[in-house]
Order: sequence, then C-alpha cells, then structure tokens
Amino acid sequence: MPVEPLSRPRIVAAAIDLIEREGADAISMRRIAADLGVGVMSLYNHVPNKATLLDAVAETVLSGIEFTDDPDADWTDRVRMQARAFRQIAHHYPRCTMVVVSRQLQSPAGMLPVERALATLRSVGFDGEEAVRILRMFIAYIVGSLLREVGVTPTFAPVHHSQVDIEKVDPVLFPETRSLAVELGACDHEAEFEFGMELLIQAIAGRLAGRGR
Amino acid sequence: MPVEPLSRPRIVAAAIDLIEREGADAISMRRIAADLGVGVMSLYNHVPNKATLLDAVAETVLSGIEFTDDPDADWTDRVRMQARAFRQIAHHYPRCTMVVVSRQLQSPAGMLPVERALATLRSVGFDGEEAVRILRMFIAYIVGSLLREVGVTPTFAPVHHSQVDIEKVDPVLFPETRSLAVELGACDHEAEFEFGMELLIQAIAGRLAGRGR
DNA sequence: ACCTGAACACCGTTCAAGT
DNA sequence: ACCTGAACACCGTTCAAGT
Repeated sequence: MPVEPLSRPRIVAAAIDLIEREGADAISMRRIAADLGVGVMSLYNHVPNKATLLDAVAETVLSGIEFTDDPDADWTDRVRMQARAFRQIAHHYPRCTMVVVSRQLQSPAGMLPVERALATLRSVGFDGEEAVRILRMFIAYIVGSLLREVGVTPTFAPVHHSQVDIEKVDPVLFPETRSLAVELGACDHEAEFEFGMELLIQAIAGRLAGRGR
Repeated sequence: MPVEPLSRPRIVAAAIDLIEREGADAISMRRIAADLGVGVMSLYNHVPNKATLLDAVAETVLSGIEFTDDPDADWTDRVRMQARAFRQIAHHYPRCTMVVVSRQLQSPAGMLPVERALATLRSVGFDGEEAVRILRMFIAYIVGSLLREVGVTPTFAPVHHSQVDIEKVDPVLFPETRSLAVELGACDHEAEFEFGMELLIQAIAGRLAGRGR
C-alpha cells in the first residue's frame, strides 16, 4: 500500500511527525504504523522495539542541529553559537524536546556537540578537567532552559496564559509571587536564555582572566 | 483486606514507592492497586485519574524538601541553601525526579520555593524583573543538573560505567572526547553542582556590585 | 460513601504463517 | 528479506452493580 518502501528513516520521520502533531504521549507503534499505512508488525522489520525507535528520534532531531562553527571567531562567540544551536531544537521540534533530553545517546550525533564544545574550551586554555566542568554546567543550563521553553518545567514559572490564575494566588502567603505576577506571567524565552548564557560566559571569562595571576 | 483504609495520601505514597523501586516507566494504576491490595477501581474513589496522581506525586516529593532559611545569613548563603535543598530531591527520590520536573504545578508546594527565592533576591536589592530573571536562570541550572545526576540527560555526559565504552569512541573523529575519557567518565555530582552554583552566585554578585556605579 | 468486576478501547511484542 | 494477522499480557477508564 505505501508508495515508498518502508524504511527506518521513514519510520523515524513518521514518529517525529506524530509527536509534533499530537504530543509525546500520543506516540505508539500502532499509531505510527497506521500513519504509514502498514501493519504494526511491519515496523519491527526495521526497528527492534519502541525504545530504540525513540532513541532514533532523539538522534535524528539532534543531528538536525545546525552547528556553524567559525574557528577564527572570538571564543565567546563560538560558545554563544553552540549554545544557541542547541536551543534551536526547542524551536524546530518543541514537542520532541523532552524525548531528546531524556534519552541517553552514545551515538556520533550525540557526541559531536560535546567534541566541538570541548575543543573550543581547550583552545582558549582551559585544562581538561575545567573544560568538562564548564561543558557540564552549560549543558545543565541549556537543558533546563529548553524544558522551561517547551512548557514542561514545573511550578517555578507559574501563572501562565491567564490572568485568572494570578487572582488565585494568596497574597498573604505569597506576597512576592503575587506582586511579581506580571513579570512571572510573561516569559520572553530568547531574552531569558540569552541573559543566563551571557552571565555564564562572563563568569567563565572571569575565571579565565583570573588564571594569569 | 487493607488494614488501613484507602486514602489519597496512602495511594500517593504507594506510587512514590513503586517508582523508586521499579522506575517511572513501571508505574500503572493496576500495579499501585495491587501493591495496596485493592481493586484498580478503588483508586478512582480518591484520585480522578493517573495524571492527577502523578501531579500529587510531584507535589508530595516537592513539599518534602527541607528549606531551612536563615534570614540573618549572608544572601549568598541563603541562595546556596535553597539551591541545595532542591538538589536533595535527586538524592531522596532519584527515580521520581523526572516526574517532579516534568509536571506543571500551581499548588502551594510548588510555589513556596519560588516565593522564598524571590523574597531573598528582592531583599538584596534586585528589582522585580531582575529577581525573576535570576530565579529562572537558577531553576534552569538546577533542573538540568538534577536530570544529569539522575542519569536522564543524554549523550552529553557520555561514556559511563564502563571503560569499554571509551574504547569504542573513534579517536580521529572525536579526539577531545577520547583524550578526556577519564574526566568525562567520572562525575562527582555534588562537586559538579557546587561548581556551577558558585559560578552563578559569583556572576549575580558581580551584577549586584556593578549596580552602585 | 466507598468498593468492585466486567467491559471497552487501547498498548508493545512474540510467534507462526505467508510472499 | 520483508510483510502480516492472531494472540498474549498488559494498559487507563466508564459503567453498573454491590455494600
């Protein structure tokens, strides 16, 4: 029935499509098969199981990141670019973000960003231990930022999409939360991301400068 | 059959238990009911559905955080304490962490930490907008750190629990990753967390100082 | 008010049968 | 080699029946 033959890439693409259309919860082998116009069991000729398929989804999304590294640029600009490239995931595949972030990949697609980041950090003079530490800090920040952007993170960015919610916050128990309702209600994800990123870059730049002493 | 009567708290406790014992994937209404020695449908007398139950799990875990705030302490110490309190989640309920982090709560349990953090930041002189920005940055960092600690984060902290994995990394494609195999393989979560936290605190302290000019 | 079994519409995956 | 339907052991949830 399918005009093109079934293949792993086609299955992964259908899975990504389905997640973006109906959310990560909606995904199932049966739904994907239905979308492709084949029987469920046909999928198992190309993918061993659902977990592996989700890994492939994560890998595919991750490998779609456009890393445009300019080795001649200032190192802070290079770090900026790499961090922003990651944030693209949340833009291009918002509902796949959780899948990407919650899967442990050891494939090249997952490791290339690591390699690049380490190379950049080492080239400015950080030793191995520092480079790894700094990379991990950036990753933690980026992952946390993506989850907020994608609307998955909790509580801590409350009071959204409706002023009614604000009214329900008890002003005597939560005076600050209440008085900052406007600020908490709005969130310019790009500005927020940039703010934290600049603070981090500034902090590690300071660390680098303090090195010479 | 149950010696104690069924109740929402007992159901939530059983759910947390099950998640910690067998992982978040293993959770189901039927398994929880079995653990409690009741029929599945009995649960629905106390909890409207599975999603609400998971929200309650998140809220319960979150409200178990021990916030010991000393208003007389240095503000940096207060921030440190609040951040560390969050990290306790990953220690006390490692396998529930993903659940906590992936649910949007608007309950008091979820908002109290926000309220405290905002109060602390405002008391040192940050205005509302700055306080919210800084809080969000900390939350992003903490959430990302917890996910790494709990082993959920991807790729980016690769090469774990086995030296064999390292051997498989292609040294010509990934020279840095390969040469830093030892550093990437080990991860002292507490040290890692503290490193990033100190950098963040230092960065915002600098921002505060630069304010007087 | 609380408990429950049967039933419904879903899952992922194994297996044996087809081509 | 690839596709597939039937079958199995699971899901969450509705409903009607019990106490």
